[in-house]
Amino acid sequence: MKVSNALLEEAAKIYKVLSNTNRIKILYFLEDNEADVSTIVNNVDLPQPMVSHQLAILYRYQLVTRSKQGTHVFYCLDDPHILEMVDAMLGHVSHEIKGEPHPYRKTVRVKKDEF
Amino acid sequence: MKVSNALLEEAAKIYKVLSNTNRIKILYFLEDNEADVSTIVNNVDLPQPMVSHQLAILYRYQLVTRSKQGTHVFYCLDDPHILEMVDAMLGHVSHEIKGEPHPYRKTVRVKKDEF
DNA sequence: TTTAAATATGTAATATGTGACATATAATAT
DNA sequence: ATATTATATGTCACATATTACATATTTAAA
Repeated sequence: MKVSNALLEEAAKIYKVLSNTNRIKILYFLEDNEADVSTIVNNVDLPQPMVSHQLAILYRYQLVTRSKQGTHVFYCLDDPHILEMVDAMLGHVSHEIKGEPHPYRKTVRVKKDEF
Repeated sequence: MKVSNALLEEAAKIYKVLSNTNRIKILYFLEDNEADVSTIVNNVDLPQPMVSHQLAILYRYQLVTRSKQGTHVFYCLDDPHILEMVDAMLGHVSHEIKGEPHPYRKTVRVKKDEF
C-alpha cells in the first residue's frame, strides 16, 4: 500500500493524541454522554485545568466538537468511529497481555534460535 | 464501557509507538514482506541505525517478531491486525485532510456557532 | 457593578522523544 | 587472525510533552 507523507504525518499526530491515558479516559466518558467540562472533571477525576487542556488538544485535532451554552461548554465526540479504533486497540492489548503485564517483552522466548 | 487502568496505559503505549511516521512506514513495508534490516533500509530510505532503533521499539512492544539467519535478521509483523487499525486511522485522517465531515457526523460544523 | 461559577490560558519544572552520528558487536569468509 | 558485512547500541543536541499550579476570561446573576 502506498501512502502519502502528509497522510502518514497526520495519522502519527492523531496517534500521539491518543497516546495519553487522560485523553483516552475523556474520550471514553464522552462515548455515552455529551458533557460539559465540570461533569467531565467530576467523572474522570482530574484537575479542571488538566481536563480543559486535554479537551483543547482533542478539539484541535477534531476528535471532539464543542458548543457553548451560557457559561457551560459541552463537548461531544466528533467521530464515534475513533472510539471503535480505541476499542480495537484495547482488544489488541488485552489479548496480548493475557495475565502478564507486558510493557516490554520480559519473558524469554526460545533460547536457541532467538536472542 | 469500563476499562482497567493497566489496559489504558498499555493501549497508550502502543499509540505512542505508532505516533512516529518512520515506525509506521516500516510496519507498512512489512505488510507484504518479511524482510531483513538491509532490505527495510533500502525501501524506507532511512539510515540503518535509525531503522534498527525503530525496529527495536517495534519488537519491544511486540508489533514485530524477528528471527536470525546468519548475519541477517528478518523482521515480520507480529499481528497483521495492527495494520488494519492503521488503515482505519489513515482512512480517518484522509477525510479530515480533505475537510470532509466524518461519515457518522450528523451536522456540519458551522463557523458562526463555534469560537 | 460586584460577585461567583465555569472554563481557558500561561508558566515553569521535569521528563521523554527524536535524529544524526560514531562506534560496538556478531557472524562469516579469506 | 584479519577483514567484511549486517546489525545493534550509545551519545549528544534539540524539540516536544506532561503536570501542577496560578491566574485570566467569560457569562450571568444579585
